Amino acid sequence: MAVNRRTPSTACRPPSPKRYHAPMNASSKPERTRLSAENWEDAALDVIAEQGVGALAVEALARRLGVTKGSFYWHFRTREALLQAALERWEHYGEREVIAQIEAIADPRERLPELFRRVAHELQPHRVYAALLKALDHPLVVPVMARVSQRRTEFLATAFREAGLPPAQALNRARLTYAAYVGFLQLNFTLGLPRISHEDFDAYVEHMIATLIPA
Amino acid sequence: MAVNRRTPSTACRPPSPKRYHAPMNASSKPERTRLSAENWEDAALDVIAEQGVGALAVEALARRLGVTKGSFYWHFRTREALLQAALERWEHYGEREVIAQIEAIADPRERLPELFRRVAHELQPHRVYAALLKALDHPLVVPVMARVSQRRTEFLATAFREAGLPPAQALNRARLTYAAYVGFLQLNFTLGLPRISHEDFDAYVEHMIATLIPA
DNA sequence: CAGTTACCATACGCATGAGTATTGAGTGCT
DNA sequence: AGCACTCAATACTCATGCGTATGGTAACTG
Repeated sequence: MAVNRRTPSTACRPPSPKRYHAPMNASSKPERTRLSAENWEDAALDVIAEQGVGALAVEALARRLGVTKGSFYWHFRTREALLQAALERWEHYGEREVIAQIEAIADPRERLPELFRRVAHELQPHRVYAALLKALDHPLVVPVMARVSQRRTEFLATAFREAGLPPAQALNRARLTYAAYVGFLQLNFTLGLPRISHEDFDAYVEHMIATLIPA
Repeated sequence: MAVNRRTPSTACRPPSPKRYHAPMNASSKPERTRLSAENWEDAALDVIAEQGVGALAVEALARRLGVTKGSFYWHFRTREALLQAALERWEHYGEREVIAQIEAIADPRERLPELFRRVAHELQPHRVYAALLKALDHPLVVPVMARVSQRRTEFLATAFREAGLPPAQALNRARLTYAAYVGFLQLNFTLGLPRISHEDFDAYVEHMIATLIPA
């Protein structure tokens, strides 16, 4: 009966102030350091971004990290627990990022065009969001996506109000804009529609700005 | 060695002019008639619309149809073959439907607003499309969705040209419009964002028309 | 320098779901 | 009636992938 091991849970790493510092040396090999729960969560988000939520399997993830399942089940009670923790991590990380984006632009008149252009040009942060869009079957991702989409839409609505639109129109314009963003991700990111060229893409973004943002 | 059965394939029901006519009697029971490949394809599309591509399992589908796997593997060589046949069926069916929508509206000036309002009010045909959007991981659905989305976008582009937009702008407006449609499906159909009310939804559609369609 | 803790390996159990093999029953044709 | 063809039931095999049990080892701690 050994040592009466405690059952691990997602919310059970209380102090753990010691950060794993990955020195990123020249070797492409997985570093062979001990892993923490955060490592697993980050790796999970990578897998989600690359291959979707469905491809999140514990044995594959373990191989990716250079260990075996035995390690995983010390950190997490179940696969779902990992998903939940990873989604939580992604949500809070994205929160800080969006807020930073807001603060960055001072003039309300310039906020929307600038936001459009920035969002259009950093496609990496959208990979996870695009992957989660395809996983709306899963009960764990629905509330997360609902909260994130809701907050972003509300942010857009206030921006449109500040740009001069009356409240009712501002909300609808925000819905329209955010839907266009989501649809664009699906059509050009996940699906590979005839791979729009760089200049055409810039022209598309400017067309969006001209169409959706009041003069 | 029995009878040297031929191997069934998706493309192997050549004449088959006899349609299965489901008389839809008062009983809610599954009718107990013999099944054909088309029955399986229709049932597959139902499952896809309701629970997504991932939920398309042959044993579950067999239970749904009141038979067992033994029947399935007579009609189709594999599960993928069923998916392919069902997608093909859906694509060609949708083709006819879209064309009918086009013909229905005579005046080019009125085509777009009318199209918007109609599309907005029949949400049933979009269930399969929304489900397939979440299955863009799967190699079989990608080409289908690419073709369908491409054709619809091109149709929108010509409509915007007929509405007075110069070609370059018309194409971008079509992309924007179709992206908004796709995003709307994701956000309000699959995800259940704060369940917009009926009047608010109509107002949203009118806002879309006012914003996206040139006066 | 023991002993505990934290992390990992190995080897299982077990459920699900695809695909196969074989038998059997209904239906039409002659 | 008899035969072939069509559709379906039963009973398997096999691979995958989650979760468990338990023993092992490095690192920290007193």
